[in-house]
Amino acid sequence: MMTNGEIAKMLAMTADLLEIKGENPFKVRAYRNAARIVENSSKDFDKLVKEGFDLTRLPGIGKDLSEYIKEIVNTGKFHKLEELKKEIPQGLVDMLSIEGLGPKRVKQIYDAFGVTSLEELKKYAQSGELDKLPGFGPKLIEKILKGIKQLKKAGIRFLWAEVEDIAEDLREYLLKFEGVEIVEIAGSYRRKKETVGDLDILVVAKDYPKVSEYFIKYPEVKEVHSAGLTRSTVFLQNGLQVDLRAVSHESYGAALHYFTGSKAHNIEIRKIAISLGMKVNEYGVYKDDKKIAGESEEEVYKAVGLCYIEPELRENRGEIEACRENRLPKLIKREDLRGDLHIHSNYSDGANTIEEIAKKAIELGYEYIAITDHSKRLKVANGMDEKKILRQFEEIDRLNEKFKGKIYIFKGCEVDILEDGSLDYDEEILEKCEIVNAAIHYKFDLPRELQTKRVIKAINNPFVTTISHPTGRILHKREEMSLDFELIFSEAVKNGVFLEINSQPDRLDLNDVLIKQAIEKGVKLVINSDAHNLKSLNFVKYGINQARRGWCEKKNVINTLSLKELKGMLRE
DNA sequence: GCCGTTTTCGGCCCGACTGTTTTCAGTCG
Repeated sequence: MMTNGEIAKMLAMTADLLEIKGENPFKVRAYRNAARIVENSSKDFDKLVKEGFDLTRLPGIGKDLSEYIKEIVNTGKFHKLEELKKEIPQGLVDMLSIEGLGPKRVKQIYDAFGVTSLEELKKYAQSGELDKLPGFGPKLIEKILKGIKQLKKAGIRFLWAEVEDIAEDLREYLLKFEGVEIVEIAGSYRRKKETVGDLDILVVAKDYPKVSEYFIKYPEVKEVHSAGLTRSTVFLQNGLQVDLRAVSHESYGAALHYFTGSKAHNIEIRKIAISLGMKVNEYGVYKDDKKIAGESEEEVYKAVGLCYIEPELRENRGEIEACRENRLPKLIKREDLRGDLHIHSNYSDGANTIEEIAKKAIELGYEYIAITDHSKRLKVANGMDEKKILRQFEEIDRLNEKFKGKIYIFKGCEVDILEDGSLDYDEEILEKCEIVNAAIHYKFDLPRELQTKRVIKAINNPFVTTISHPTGRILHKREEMSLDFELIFSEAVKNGVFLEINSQPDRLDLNDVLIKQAIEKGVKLVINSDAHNLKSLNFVKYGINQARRGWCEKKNVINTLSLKELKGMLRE
């Protein structure tokens, strides 16, 4: 079984090696394209191949790449990549992640000195040998030496929630400067991607060079990388890269569109423009060298014959076709949520009493919440036993009397799915729960087939309401479990079990691609905070972000229903 | 390597910044 990620990685690696080899850059691009297509697809390529689907039907994949992908799926290997690896040392690929070194210069260094590792490169740079190459001046050499040191930092991505405050602080800082009219944070931040590589800030200002000067004096700036007439780049203390770009009013929409990306989406838009005899760049849309649009994003889309596409959808995952066929989703909003069905109280590892949580939920405008504390096995999280949960339910009954007409508290639990797929409570307890969130908290590395069986057994348990954090991943810490989601989706639909979008900023599973797949299969989702304190009830905004990236509408999410409607959907 | 209501050949997204030269290549996003 090859995942889309694994296939994409092999194709991208091939592209890197071909590039160092000095292959036709358009061929290299074709491999990169293919990698991106596979990576971004909402379909499993492994399945597509095994079902005999004609891959050449996908734009960007032709006869050759189709065969190569089949080879990778069927054998787990790619002969072209194997050959290239023999030919080109891994050290050269490592060099690509040095700032300022691309394929051309790496090849130049390799051809001249036979350098095959970062160690060797360092020696040549320090000894002054490297200066002899044409185009290698003292500044570039200094940059390379610095790049070798900072190599590890390259490629780190921050959680969206981690940069949220930084981004907003920067926005405020820039708005304070005289003559600054608009500050917008574009890039993957605006697309609400779960992780963000850098911040792209767009400003409309009277006197950009002055703004740039002000920008690089921001107290958190550690290093100024470049400062030009329309762009500047800095690194903050925590390593985050921030790009500032200046535009005029007339180009604001085109620039916002351009810098919001994604790259794949932009390329598609430009291709469409070309087919219409137009040109799109960050300054506007041009026909016969005459500017016909650029002030707003709506205008840009309209000029190329499209409707406005929400930033979260701009990943070239079918949004352009959907727009043409007038079937773009009407994305869910935070205000659509009427309750939260996964909250921990101080009965297990939460910080607050149920009453405190209920009051906060009323403040948030919710009609209902579910208190779902951990079950027995999870001792590290103060998991509850039978006696304790019964006591808790008595308290919930009392509170429901007290808050009648204001909020309804569901009696629930987050019950462990044991290794064999059975649950960590007996029926006597489960039947007293109105909401049963079943979740895996250990043995994350079972083989795909066993893990899938484990989850499906839980889905088929008549007491289970929801599978919580279904992939078990923790961003930057733990890989997702190996699961056959196609099967899980169809079992979830069959059994009327909901799948959770967990809003913890480092979980956010299901992820965007899986959400889209789930919706296409008719799965009902639930967006929960998994809050352990009052403040993190607000985490649902991250869950909403992820849902929107997965083309999620209000109708796909059960906690947008009224209390009455929801109760009608739950098991007796 | 992909693609085709001008095409099976000859294009392929587009511009800014840097460092090196002195008009441009390489890199980056």
